[in-house]
Amino acid sequence: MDKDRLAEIFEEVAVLLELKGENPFKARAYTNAARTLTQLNEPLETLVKENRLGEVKGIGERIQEKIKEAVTTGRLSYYEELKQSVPEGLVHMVDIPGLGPKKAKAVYEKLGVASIEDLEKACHQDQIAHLEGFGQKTQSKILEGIEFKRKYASRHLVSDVLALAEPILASLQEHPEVIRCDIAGSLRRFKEVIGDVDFLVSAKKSAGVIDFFTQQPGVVSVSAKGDTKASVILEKGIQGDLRVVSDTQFPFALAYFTGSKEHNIVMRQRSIQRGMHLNEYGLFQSREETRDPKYLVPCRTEEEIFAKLDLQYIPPELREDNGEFEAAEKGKLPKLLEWTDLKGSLHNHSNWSDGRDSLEQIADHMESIGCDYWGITDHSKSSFQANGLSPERVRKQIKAVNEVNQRLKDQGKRFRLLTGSEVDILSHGKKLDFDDSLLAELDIVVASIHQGFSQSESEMTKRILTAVENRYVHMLGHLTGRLLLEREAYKVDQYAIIDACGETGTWIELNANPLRFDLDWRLWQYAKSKGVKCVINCDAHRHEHAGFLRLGAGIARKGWLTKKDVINTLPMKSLTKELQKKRSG
DNA sequence: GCCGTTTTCGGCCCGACTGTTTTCAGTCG
Repeated sequence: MDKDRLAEIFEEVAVLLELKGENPFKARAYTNAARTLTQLNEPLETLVKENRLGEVKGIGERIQEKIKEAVTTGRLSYYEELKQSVPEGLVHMVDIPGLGPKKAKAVYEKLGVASIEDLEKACHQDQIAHLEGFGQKTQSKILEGIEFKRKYASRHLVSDVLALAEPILASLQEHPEVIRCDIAGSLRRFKEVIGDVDFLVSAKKSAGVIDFFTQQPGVVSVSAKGDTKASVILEKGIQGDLRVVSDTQFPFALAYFTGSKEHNIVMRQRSIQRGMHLNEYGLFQSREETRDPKYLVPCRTEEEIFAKLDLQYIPPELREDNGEFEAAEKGKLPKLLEWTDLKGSLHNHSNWSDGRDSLEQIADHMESIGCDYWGITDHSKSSFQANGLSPERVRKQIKAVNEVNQRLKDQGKRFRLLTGSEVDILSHGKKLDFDDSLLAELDIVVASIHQGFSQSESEMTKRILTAVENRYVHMLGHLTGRLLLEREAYKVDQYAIIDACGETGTWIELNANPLRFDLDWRLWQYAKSKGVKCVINCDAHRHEHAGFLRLGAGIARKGWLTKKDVINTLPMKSLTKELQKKRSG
């Protein structure tokens, strides 16, 4: 059992405990443990084997035992027993917006309702409204919640949310009452998948701004509207929240609503340790005075708040309580990559395989947006569904690329296309789709999996390791093959792959397609510790996909990467040198 | 269930909004 699966189980344990009405802090302990597991920088098996689970904060004696059981036996009896004692449907009912564990429990105990279907029926029969503590509004809210849950997955790609949020932010900025405004929440932290989008505004008066917000284009319905906040449903079922604060409060509210929740808890604790109190309204000199401006420690910006808590400024992407405090305390936070550091993308497609644009069109577009180079790595022959190239066509394409480059050179332009291939890692015979002799003729070789997704973890890992060990393979493309919100990653031992990449000088792609973001940001610190370089690739199939560079850089920042860690920040000359290293070494 | 530079017991972040209530519980973030 891997840590992600175990984390899911602990999350469910927490819900089950809440449904049973047990000590809420016990439930929270499991939630915390689940989160801790997903953020671990090494395999669970290693920690168990070396008996180091106890060193992990948030994992105490009892949960250690449970982890050991799960890792060694693949089962968790505590979880299985707990599940027996609670009807399965109740767990799903808690996912309905507006229905928490307490209400779900009440509905079950009083009406015997134990599934979403039963609940819907009970609402239609007007049974819920007559329960103590419930009413007509709650009943219709539950019905709306059920409908909402069915109609939309409540999670969205960061790219989709960004596209809706940025115009609204720009619009808010123009409102005459608005002093400062920003996006907060997980979007500001640049999580790959976003639940809802948070806007924060400072204004002299709030009413006008709140009305203005609820009338924005893209707003489908208004779910709540108060003096200081409003909630709306945007297109695609994305929820948007606006908070309005005074300008004095703005930096505190921005920090607070940016989160993460876990990061905020540590910030509050640091305040308490220093005899202060931090909330969304301010940082207060006394632990008791939690609103009175007399006691406010004035801060104009987030930077000043961090400074008051003896911390270096922590960029939003790092605010996950995942080591940022230890680093910021010592002033050792890395200077994160900026997307403008990127000079081009090394893994992309043209109309020679399944891309839309011709080599000429690609070159002209990428040159015009300021890139220095752009890799053309079309599919290899086994990806016949993607019109993969035969060795003959690859050699023809090399010529065609050279012709485009000659034309660019004659025009006095610095920009160049690079030749290459996204060569398939075949599922049988443990080989690549092209011979070494052909790979040696190419500037860039990306090796990826496009077939045989259902192999076992060890087979898949072995298969990819063969590619890593090939001296002509510069980098691995989309290592896990996941499609966010659509398709699970195939089974592969990512740590073993990363270790091997470190030993062989093979780079790993951060595929910047917002559906992929693969390798995951949580693994880059580990990769970095093994000396593995990152390449942020658009995997572009049309020239608009160049915009993925900005998204990929956001994810790289989230993985603590700096300019030095990313190969495609290098100018052409140094890149060419790096591309030779593994081959000649 | 976890944690500890006042503690091995007694805390555990905390405020807004909603709906159902007449003072508060539940949910959410």
